[in-house]
Amino acid sequence: MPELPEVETIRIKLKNYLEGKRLIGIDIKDNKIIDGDVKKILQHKITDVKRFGKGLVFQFDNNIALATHIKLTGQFIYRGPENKDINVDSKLVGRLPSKFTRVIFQFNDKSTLFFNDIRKFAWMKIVPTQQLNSLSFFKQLGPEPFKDLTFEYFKHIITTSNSAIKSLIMNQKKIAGIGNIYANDALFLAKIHPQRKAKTLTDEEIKKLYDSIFFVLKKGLENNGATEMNYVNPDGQPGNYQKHFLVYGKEGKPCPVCHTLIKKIKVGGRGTYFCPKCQK
DNA sequence: AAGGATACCTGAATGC
DNA sequence: TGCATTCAGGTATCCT
Repeated sequence: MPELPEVETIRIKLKNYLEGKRLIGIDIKDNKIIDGDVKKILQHKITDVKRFGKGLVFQFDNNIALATHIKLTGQFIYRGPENKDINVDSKLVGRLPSKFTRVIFQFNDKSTLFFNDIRKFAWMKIVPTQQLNSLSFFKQLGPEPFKDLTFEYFKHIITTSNSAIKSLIMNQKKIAGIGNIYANDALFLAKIHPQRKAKTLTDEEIKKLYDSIFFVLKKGLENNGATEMNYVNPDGQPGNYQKHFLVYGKEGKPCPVCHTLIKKIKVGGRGTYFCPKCQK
Protein backbone atom coordinates (compact mmCIF):
# COMPACT_ATOMS: atom_id res chain seq x y z
CA MET A 1 0.00 0.00 0.00
CA PRO A 2 1.80 3.17 0.95
CA GLU A 3 5.31 2.19 -0.04
CA LEU A 4 8.26 4.26 -1.23
CA PRO A 5 6.52 5.73 -4.34
CA GLU A 6 3.34 6.63 -2.44
CA VAL A 7 5.14 8.20 0.52
CA GLU A 8 7.52 10.08 -1.81
CA THR A 9 4.53 11.45 -3.74
CA ILE A 10 3.06 12.68 -0.45
CA ARG A 11 6.40 14.17 0.61
CA ILE A 12 6.85 16.20 -2.58
CA LYS A 13 3.36 17.73 -2.33
CA LEU A 14 3.61 18.44 1.39
CA LYS A 15 7.00 20.07 1.05
CA ASN A 16 5.64 22.24 -1.71
CA TYR A 17 2.56 23.22 0.30
CA LEU A 18 3.99 23.57 3.80
CA GLU A 19 7.59 24.77 3.56
CA GLY A 20 7.92 28.13 5.29
CA LYS A 21 4.50 27.96 6.96
CA ARG A 22 4.07 28.45 10.69
CA LEU A 23 2.04 25.93 12.65
CA ILE A 24 -0.46 27.87 14.77
CA GLY A 25 -2.82 25.15 15.94
CA ILE A 26 -3.16 21.40 16.41
CA ASP A 27 -6.42 19.63 17.06
CA ILE A 28 -5.76 16.08 18.18
CA LYS A 29 -8.83 13.89 17.88
CA ASP A 30 -7.07 10.70 18.95
CA ASN A 31 -4.39 11.03 21.61
CA LYS A 32 -3.02 7.56 20.96
CA ILE A 33 -1.58 8.57 17.60
CA ILE A 34 0.81 11.29 18.76
CA ASP A 35 3.72 11.06 21.15
CA GLY A 36 5.74 13.94 22.58
CA ASP A 37 5.16 17.59 23.47
CA VAL A 38 3.02 19.36 20.89
CA LYS A 39 3.97 22.77 22.36
CA LYS A 40 7.48 22.28 20.99
CA ILE A 41 6.32 22.61 17.39
CA LEU A 42 3.52 25.16 17.90
CA GLN A 43 4.39 28.64 16.58
CA HIS A 44 7.30 27.20 14.61
CA LYS A 45 7.86 27.09 10.87
CA ILE A 46 8.24 23.98 8.76
CA THR A 47 11.60 24.12 7.01
CA ASP A 48 11.59 20.78 5.21
CA VAL A 49 9.67 17.53 4.68
CA LYS A 50 11.84 14.43 4.37
CA ARG A 51 11.25 10.76 3.69
CA PHE A 52 13.11 7.80 5.13
CA GLY A 53 11.79 4.53 3.69
CA LYS A 54 8.03 4.70 4.27
CA GLY A 55 8.47 7.25 7.08
CA LEU A 56 7.93 11.02 6.77
CA VAL A 57 9.61 13.74 8.81
CA PHE A 58 8.43 17.34 9.14
CA GLN A 59 11.40 19.48 10.11
CA PHE A 60 10.72 22.64 12.16
CA ASP A 61 12.87 25.76 12.47
CA ASN A 62 13.83 25.04 16.10
CA ASN A 63 15.54 21.70 15.49
CA ILE A 64 12.42 19.79 16.47
CA ALA A 65 10.97 17.19 14.10
CA LEU A 66 7.58 15.59 13.74
CA ALA A 67 8.24 12.04 12.59
CA THR A 68 5.33 10.04 11.18
CA HIS A 69 4.45 6.71 9.67
CA ILE A 70 1.11 6.44 7.86
CA LYS A 71 1.12 2.62 7.84
CA LEU A 72 -1.79 1.17 5.83
CA THR A 73 -4.58 3.72 5.83
CA GLY A 74 -3.09 7.10 6.74
CA GLN A 75 -3.91 10.12 4.57
CA PHE A 76 -2.48 13.65 4.68
CA ILE A 77 -4.91 16.05 3.01
CA TYR A 78 -4.02 19.68 2.44
CA ARG A 79 -6.64 22.42 2.23
CA GLY A 80 -5.48 25.80 1.03
CA PRO A 81 -6.19 29.21 2.59
CA GLU A 82 -9.37 29.68 0.58
CA ASN A 83 -10.85 26.99 2.82
CA LYS A 84 -12.33 24.85 0.08
CA ASP A 85 -11.74 21.25 -0.81
CA ILE A 86 -10.35 21.30 -4.30
CA ASN A 87 -10.91 18.05 -6.16
CA VAL A 88 -10.78 15.82 -3.10
CA ASP A 89 -11.87 12.32 -4.13
CA SER A 90 -15.06 11.96 -2.10
CA LYS A 91 -15.09 8.17 -2.16
CA LEU A 92 -11.53 7.88 -0.86
CA VAL A 93 -11.49 10.85 1.53
CA GLY A 94 -15.04 11.89 2.40
CA ARG A 95 -15.99 15.28 3.81
CA LEU A 96 -13.36 16.84 6.02
CA PRO A 97 -13.06 16.49 8.87
CA SER A 98 -14.35 12.93 8.61
CA LYS A 99 -14.93 10.35 11.33
CA PHE A 100 -11.43 9.10 10.52
CA THR A 101 -9.70 12.47 10.95
CA ARG A 102 -7.25 11.98 13.82
CA VAL A 103 -5.26 15.24 13.74
CA ILE A 104 -5.85 18.69 12.22
CA PHE A 105 -2.92 21.07 11.74
CA GLN A 106 -3.56 24.80 11.20
CA PHE A 107 -1.08 27.17 9.60
CA ASN A 108 -0.54 30.92 9.74
CA ASP A 109 -1.89 31.49 6.22
CA LYS A 110 -5.21 29.81 7.14
CA SER A 111 -4.33 26.62 5.33
CA THR A 112 -5.07 23.28 7.01
CA LEU A 113 -3.58 19.82 6.98
CA PHE A 114 -5.87 16.92 7.90
CA PHE A 115 -4.54 13.56 8.95
CA ASN A 116 -7.01 10.70 8.46
CA ASP A 117 -6.41 7.10 9.42
CA ILE A 118 -9.13 4.45 9.35
CA ARG A 119 -7.27 1.69 11.12
CA LYS A 120 -5.30 3.75 13.63
CA PHE A 121 -1.99 2.02 12.97
CA ALA A 122 -0.20 5.28 12.13
CA TRP A 123 2.07 7.12 14.57
CA MET A 124 3.52 10.59 15.03
CA LYS A 125 6.40 11.46 17.34
CA ILE A 126 7.77 14.87 18.27
CA VAL A 127 11.51 14.68 18.94
CA PRO A 128 14.64 16.83 18.71
CA THR A 129 16.02 16.41 15.19
CA GLN A 130 19.28 14.92 16.43
CA GLN A 131 17.28 12.17 18.17
CA LEU A 132 15.46 11.04 15.00
CA ASN A 133 18.02 8.32 14.47
CA SER A 134 17.36 6.91 17.91
CA LEU A 135 13.71 6.18 17.06
CA SER A 136 13.66 2.44 16.51
CA PHE A 137 12.00 2.64 13.10
CA PHE A 138 14.66 4.98 11.70
CA LYS A 139 17.51 3.42 13.60
CA GLN A 140 16.88 0.00 12.09
CA LEU A 141 16.02 1.15 8.56
CA GLY A 142 18.10 -0.39 5.79
CA PRO A 143 19.57 1.45 2.78
CA GLU A 144 17.38 3.51 0.52
CA PRO A 145 16.85 2.73 -3.18
CA PHE A 146 18.00 5.70 -5.33
CA LYS A 147 20.40 6.69 -2.51
CA ASP A 148 22.63 4.13 -0.89
CA LEU A 149 21.30 0.72 -1.93
CA THR A 150 24.36 -0.56 -3.79
CA PHE A 151 24.39 -3.75 -5.84
CA GLU A 152 27.24 -5.04 -3.71
CA TYR A 153 25.17 -4.71 -0.53
CA PHE A 154 22.07 -6.11 -2.26
CA LYS A 155 23.97 -9.20 -3.34
CA HIS A 156 25.42 -9.60 0.14
CA ILE A 157 22.06 -9.62 1.96
CA ILE A 158 20.60 -12.06 -0.57
CA THR A 159 23.44 -14.56 -0.52
CA THR A 160 23.45 -14.62 3.29
CA SER A 161 19.70 -14.89 3.96
CA ASN A 162 17.63 -17.98 4.72
CA SER A 163 14.35 -16.09 4.19
CA ALA A 164 12.05 -16.34 1.21
CA ILE A 165 13.30 -13.75 -1.29
CA LYS A 166 9.99 -11.85 -1.13
CA SER A 167 10.12 -11.56 2.67
CA LEU A 168 13.71 -10.37 2.43
CA ILE A 169 13.10 -7.52 -0.02
CA MET A 170 10.11 -6.38 2.06
CA ASN A 171 12.16 -6.35 5.25
CA GLN A 172 12.65 -2.66 6.09
CA LYS A 173 15.72 -3.47 8.16
CA LYS A 174 17.40 -4.81 5.01
CA ILE A 175 16.05 -2.41 2.36
CA ALA A 176 13.93 0.70 2.96
CA GLY A 177 10.69 1.36 1.12
CA ILE A 178 9.56 -1.84 -0.64
CA GLY A 179 6.15 -3.24 0.35
CA ASN A 180 3.81 -5.88 -0.94
CA ILE A 181 2.79 -4.33 -4.27
CA TYR A 182 6.26 -3.50 -5.59
CA ALA A 183 7.76 -6.74 -4.21
CA ASN A 184 5.25 -8.83 -6.17
CA ASP A 185 5.77 -6.93 -9.42
CA ALA A 186 9.58 -6.79 -9.10
CA LEU A 187 9.79 -10.57 -8.58
CA PHE A 188 7.58 -11.12 -11.60
CA LEU A 189 9.77 -8.92 -13.79
CA ALA A 190 12.86 -10.77 -12.57
CA LYS A 191 11.14 -14.14 -13.19
CA ILE A 192 11.82 -15.32 -9.65
CA HIS A 193 9.37 -17.36 -7.58
CA PRO A 194 8.52 -15.40 -4.40
CA GLN A 195 9.08 -18.41 -2.15
CA ARG A 196 12.62 -19.08 -3.37
CA LYS A 197 15.08 -19.11 -0.51
CA ALA A 198 17.13 -15.91 -0.99
CA LYS A 199 20.52 -17.61 -0.91
CA THR A 200 19.58 -19.92 -3.81
CA LEU A 201 19.39 -17.03 -6.31
CA THR A 202 22.00 -17.04 -9.07
CA ASP A 203 24.17 -13.97 -9.75
CA GLU A 204 22.15 -13.35 -12.88
CA GLU A 205 18.88 -13.49 -10.93
CA ILE A 206 20.22 -11.12 -8.28
CA LYS A 207 21.18 -8.59 -10.95
CA LYS A 208 17.81 -8.92 -12.65
CA LEU A 209 15.97 -8.46 -9.35
CA TYR A 210 18.04 -5.40 -8.46
CA ASP A 211 17.17 -3.78 -11.81
CA SER A 212 13.52 -4.86 -11.53
CA ILE A 213 13.13 -3.23 -8.11
CA PHE A 214 14.35 0.09 -9.49
CA PHE A 215 12.15 -0.31 -12.55
CA VAL A 216 8.91 -0.85 -10.62
CA LEU A 217 9.68 1.85 -8.05
CA LYS A 218 10.32 4.34 -10.87
CA LYS A 219 7.12 3.28 -12.57
CA GLY A 220 5.29 3.81 -9.27
CA LEU A 221 6.82 7.26 -8.84
CA GLU A 222 5.94 8.28 -12.40
CA ASN A 223 2.34 7.29 -11.68
CA ASN A 224 2.14 9.10 -8.32
CA GLY A 225 1.80 5.79 -6.50
CA ALA A 226 -0.83 3.07 -6.47
CA THR A 227 -4.31 3.41 -5.01
CA GLU A 228 -5.22 -0.11 -4.06
CA MET A 229 -7.25 0.67 -0.94
CA ASN A 230 -7.37 4.27 0.24
CA TYR A 231 -4.05 5.88 -0.59
CA VAL A 232 -4.43 9.45 -1.81
CA ASN A 233 -1.91 12.27 -2.26
CA PRO A 234 -2.27 15.55 -0.27
CA ASP A 235 -4.69 16.83 -2.92
CA GLY A 236 -6.98 13.94 -2.00
CA GLN A 237 -6.33 12.30 -5.36
CA PRO A 238 -5.53 8.63 -6.10
CA GLY A 239 -2.38 7.44 -7.84
CA ASN A 240 -2.31 5.59 -11.16
CA TYR A 241 0.16 2.73 -10.76
CA GLN A 242 -2.70 0.30 -10.02
CA LYS A 243 -3.49 0.55 -13.73
CA HIS A 244 -0.06 -0.91 -14.46
CA PHE A 245 0.07 -3.77 -11.95
CA LEU A 246 1.82 -6.76 -13.51
CA VAL A 247 0.68 -9.51 -11.14
CA TYR A 248 -0.32 -7.79 -7.88
CA GLY A 249 -4.05 -8.32 -7.22
CA LYS A 250 -4.45 -10.31 -10.44
CA GLU A 251 -5.33 -13.77 -9.14
CA GLY A 252 -7.01 -15.82 -11.90
CA LYS A 253 -6.13 -13.29 -14.61
CA PRO A 254 -3.73 -14.08 -17.47
CA CYS A 255 -0.02 -13.44 -17.05
CA PRO A 256 0.94 -10.35 -19.10
CA VAL A 257 3.75 -12.36 -20.73
CA CYS A 258 2.59 -15.98 -21.22
CA HIS A 259 -1.15 -15.82 -20.39
CA THR A 260 -0.94 -18.56 -17.76
CA LEU A 261 -3.37 -17.74 -14.96
CA ILE A 262 -1.84 -15.80 -12.03
CA LYS A 263 -1.80 -17.69 -8.73
CA LYS A 264 -2.20 -16.34 -5.24
CA ILE A 265 -0.38 -17.84 -2.26
CA LYS A 266 0.79 -16.65 1.16
CA VAL A 267 4.43 -15.82 1.80
CA GLY A 268 5.33 -14.63 5.28
CA GLY A 269 1.60 -14.34 5.97
CA ARG A 270 1.12 -11.87 3.10
CA GLY A 271 -0.91 -12.20 -0.08
CA THR A 272 1.49 -13.05 -2.91
CA TYR A 273 0.74 -13.12 -6.64
CA PHE A 274 2.91 -14.78 -9.26
CA CYS A 275 2.92 -16.52 -12.62
CA PRO A 276 3.58 -20.23 -12.06
CA LYS A 277 5.08 -20.56 -15.53
CA CYS A 278 7.31 -17.47 -15.72
CA GLN A 279 8.58 -17.42 -12.14
CA LYS A 280 10.92 -20.25 -11.18
C1' DA B 1 20.23 -14.17 16.44
C1' DA B 2 17.62 -14.78 12.55
C1' DG B 3 13.30 -15.64 11.07
C1' DG B 4 8.40 -16.88 11.78
C1' DA B 5 3.91 -15.98 13.94
C1' DT B 6 0.89 -12.85 16.05
C1' DA B 7 -1.14 -8.31 17.54
C1' DC B 8 -2.62 -3.93 16.41
C1' DC B 9 -7.55 -1.92 14.00
C1' DT B 10 -11.58 -1.38 11.01
C1' DG B 11 -14.17 -1.60 6.60
C1' DA B 12 -15.29 -4.46 2.74
C1' DA B 13 -16.25 -8.70 0.96
C1' DT B 14 -17.79 -13.26 1.54
C1' DG B 15 -20.32 -17.20 3.74
C1' DC B 16 -24.39 -19.28 5.61
C1' DT C 1 -31.66 -9.71 5.69
C1' DG C 2 -28.38 -10.17 9.07
C1' DC C 3 -24.88 -11.94 11.62
C1' DA C 4 -20.28 -14.11 11.73
C1' DT C 5 -15.98 -14.82 9.50
C1' DT C 6 -12.21 -13.66 6.56
C1' DC C 7 -9.17 -10.60 4.37
C1' DA C 8 -6.33 -6.51 3.49
C1' DG C 9 -0.88 -5.31 4.68
C1' DG C 10 3.30 -2.17 7.68
C1' DT C 11 5.66 -2.89 11.63
C1' DA C 12 6.38 -3.90 16.73
C1' DT C 13 6.72 -7.55 19.62
C1' DC C 14 6.85 -11.96 21.14
C1' DC C 15 8.45 -16.75 20.49
C1' DT C 16 11.30 -20.34 18.94
